[in-house]
Amino acid sequence: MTETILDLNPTITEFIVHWGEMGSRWGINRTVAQIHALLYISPRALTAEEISETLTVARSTVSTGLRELQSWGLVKVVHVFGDRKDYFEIIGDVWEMFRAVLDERKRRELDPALSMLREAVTEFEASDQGDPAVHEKMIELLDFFETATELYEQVQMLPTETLVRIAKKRETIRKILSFATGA
Amino acid sequence: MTETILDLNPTITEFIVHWGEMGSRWGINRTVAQIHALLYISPRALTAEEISETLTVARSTVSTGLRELQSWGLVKVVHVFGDRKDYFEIIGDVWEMFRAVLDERKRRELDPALSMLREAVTEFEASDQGDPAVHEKMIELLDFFETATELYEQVQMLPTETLVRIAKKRETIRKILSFATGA
DNA sequence: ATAGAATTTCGGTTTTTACCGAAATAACAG
DNA sequence: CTGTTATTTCGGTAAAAACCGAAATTCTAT
Repeated sequence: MTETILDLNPTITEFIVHWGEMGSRWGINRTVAQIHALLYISPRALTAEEISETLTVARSTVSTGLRELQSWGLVKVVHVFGDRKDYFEIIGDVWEMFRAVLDERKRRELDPALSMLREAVTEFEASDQGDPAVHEKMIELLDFFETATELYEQVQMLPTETLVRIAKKRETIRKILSFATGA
Repeated sequence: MTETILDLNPTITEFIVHWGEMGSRWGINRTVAQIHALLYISPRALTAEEISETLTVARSTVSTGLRELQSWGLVKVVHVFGDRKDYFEIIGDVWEMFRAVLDERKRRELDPALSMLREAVTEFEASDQGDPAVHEKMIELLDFFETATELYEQVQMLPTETLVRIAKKRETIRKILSFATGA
């Protein structure tokens, strides 16, 4: 076995393990999250083979995991001149990473809810024996998801810097509040 | 078997089923999500027994599911005078529901990440043979989560009305942007 | 075209999670 | 205190998800 390039001192190992557990909580499978952690702290792009050896998981599992990460827009393939192998690395900084995750969550969680509710409401209105109260509830839900989607899109437009500023300065949000109220 | 109070026309059934699937995507188990859907459209509080019959799941499963929903702050117990049974109903409107979910997700997803990272960084700094680049990466991550937490707290403070206004009016966010930039 | 290396697909196994139903516990009325 | 009803706990089973490794496919250099 070739010496792994990345020397995994205990703290890094801990980090990877914990990031894996974190992933579970986030609805991302443990191994996938570990691959992500490894790529994140790695100083250079890694091959699937290297990842497989470092984390001691099957080569095929790594393959699947990397596809998953790519589908989340978190990882990309790069190539080294004169080397046939695929190398993988993290896309962007932490903020971009976070935005990618949010985007994907919206796509997977919000969007389907929206179309489901639209259908439900339409169907409900079509059938004539529907309880008005139920109809009301569904509309309320649909309204909410539509608003939430719009809100999300608006916030996603804000540059990172603005978000950081809002976060850091308690003042800002209060001003926005009074501002928005008056608008 | 007593006639179920809530008459489940096909559309409502569909709704419950779909909400269950939605739940899966949100990391909430299907049955739990179905219970939630049922309580949401129900015109009155329901007993565990009724839920069990309506959804045809075991009484004990409903019990567990209701506990879960309570832990999310989505459902509460109410009592009917002269009736020993527990009745369950949804807490608050859709927005409160959403806020509760966000809060809980923060508690389960963000907070653990934070404390984990704090520990990791501390440990990393304690051991002296750590790669500075790795250290850097960890700090970056920790910073991010700290900022994200603050940001979340700030936004959570905004009243629903403000959020709706921001969502509905494209203008607003642009103003906030220029405002925040200048601040 | 062909060989060799890299990657993906896929069937079977393991692990985890969800679920049921019986038994235990709790809550209450008489 | 005792019997009755409501609720929870828990061990076993069923369903789902994750994972492995072999086989198939893709890619590329010769």
